[in-house]
Amino acid sequence: MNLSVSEENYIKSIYKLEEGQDSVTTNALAYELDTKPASVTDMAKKLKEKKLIAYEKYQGINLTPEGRKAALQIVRRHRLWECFLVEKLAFSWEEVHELAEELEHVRSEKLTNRLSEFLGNPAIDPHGDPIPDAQGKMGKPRTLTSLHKSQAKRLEVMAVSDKSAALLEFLTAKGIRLGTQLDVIERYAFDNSIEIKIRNQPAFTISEQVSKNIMVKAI
Amino acid sequence: MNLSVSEENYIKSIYKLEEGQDSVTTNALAYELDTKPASVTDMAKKLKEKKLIAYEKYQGINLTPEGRKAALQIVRRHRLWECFLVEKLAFSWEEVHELAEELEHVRSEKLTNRLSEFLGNPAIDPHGDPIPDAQGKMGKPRTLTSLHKSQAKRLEVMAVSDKSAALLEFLTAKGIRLGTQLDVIERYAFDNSIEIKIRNQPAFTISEQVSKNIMVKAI
DNA sequence: ATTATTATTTAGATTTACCTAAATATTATT
DNA sequence: AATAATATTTAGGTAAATCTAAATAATAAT
Repeated sequence: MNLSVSEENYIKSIYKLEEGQDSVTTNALAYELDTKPASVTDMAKKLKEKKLIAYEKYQGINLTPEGRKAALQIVRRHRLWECFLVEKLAFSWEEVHELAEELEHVRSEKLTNRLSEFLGNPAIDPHGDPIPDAQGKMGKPRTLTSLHKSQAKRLEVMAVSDKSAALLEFLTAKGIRLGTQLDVIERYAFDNSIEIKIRNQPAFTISEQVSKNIMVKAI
Repeated sequence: MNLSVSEENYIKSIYKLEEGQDSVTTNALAYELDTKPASVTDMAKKLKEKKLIAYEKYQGINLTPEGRKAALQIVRRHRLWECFLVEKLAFSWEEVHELAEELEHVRSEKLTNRLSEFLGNPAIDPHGDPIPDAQGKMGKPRTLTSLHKSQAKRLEVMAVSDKSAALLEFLTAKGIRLGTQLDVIERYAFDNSIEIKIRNQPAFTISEQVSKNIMVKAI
């Protein structure tokens, strides 16, 4: 299946909007893609023709299994390029999205797989989103919140969800960034807050709102 | 100046065909871009409007200084990506052209400069073609032929012009590839042949036809 | 210097991905 | 249930980058 850049962008946006919702509306998709509802209807017909989406007029849009497969390939490429830009070219995690948006449209499986290998087959990108493997499978990211008491206590920050500027500000102030190593001192069950310690700085406590946005791996 | 992918491809091809020739014909450009002469005429009018080419009907096409500047930026991106693919992702030098053809259209100066830095600001790509710097300047590649007797004799193969399959075959048979280190034993003025030696293998002689296609740097 | 050949341009269509405005369907409100 | 508000689709149009076929210009051959 050979998709145009535009078709790929639609597929990717449908994939994104489908999470949670059971189907994607014309208006939501138009807003997401910064286009007009009439254009979405046009494209919906074309993507239906190509069997990438299920679509009946006035009934909303869903990816077919093929469509989802295509979406995962695009997402894989996007997130791998984000990793490359941050890890190898020293871009900050805020500025990589636009560039990855362009690089993701270079459709070469060989390139994608070699890039993944070069990066050490990362499981999550710098925003904390999981990277699908060549088969389209991906794991849930491990957040600081999700780890159980029994698990490793010496951790490394792999990624941070960047939903809000306030969070990024807080993390910067506390000295938490990509690659930061930290120890979990204690977990408090009543509010799920966590006491952590970075190197030889004094320990401090972070709330669940914060810890659920910090992706880590044991080291 | 914001160029479409198509406009960039025209500019790049005009740049390529302009070498040697004093102006580029409609037919030659159509052939190079695998399109029809009528399409070239259309685009020529548009690029003239944008002041990137000098064009009068039936008079052929030339880049303006602006057009040349744009071309050098595209060439820079193309060749940097070729370096990346070969050096970092272990592609062979024959297979990188198509991929670089796509990657070159991601127009971000920051990305380009960071990529260049990441690669150690290479002066030539794996095909032996020089890479323009951020200002569009580029040096002539140093071939094995072009080095004078007085210059360093321990050399490293940086690139190989891949004009013919026969040459590549010959080089492979002789054990000459990217990164190969060699010593120049002697130069024979009457036919410009060169006696070289690789590691502890026996020395052998190569003709000027061969040596002028091998780009080297002193080490 | 005509004529033939080749190169180039023009005119008019086509495709993709958009758009606006109007029509129609769906959903929410009274 | 009727009406108002919102969502979606249809109809028809536009710009970019192509194309084919026909017309015209430039060059080569007699």
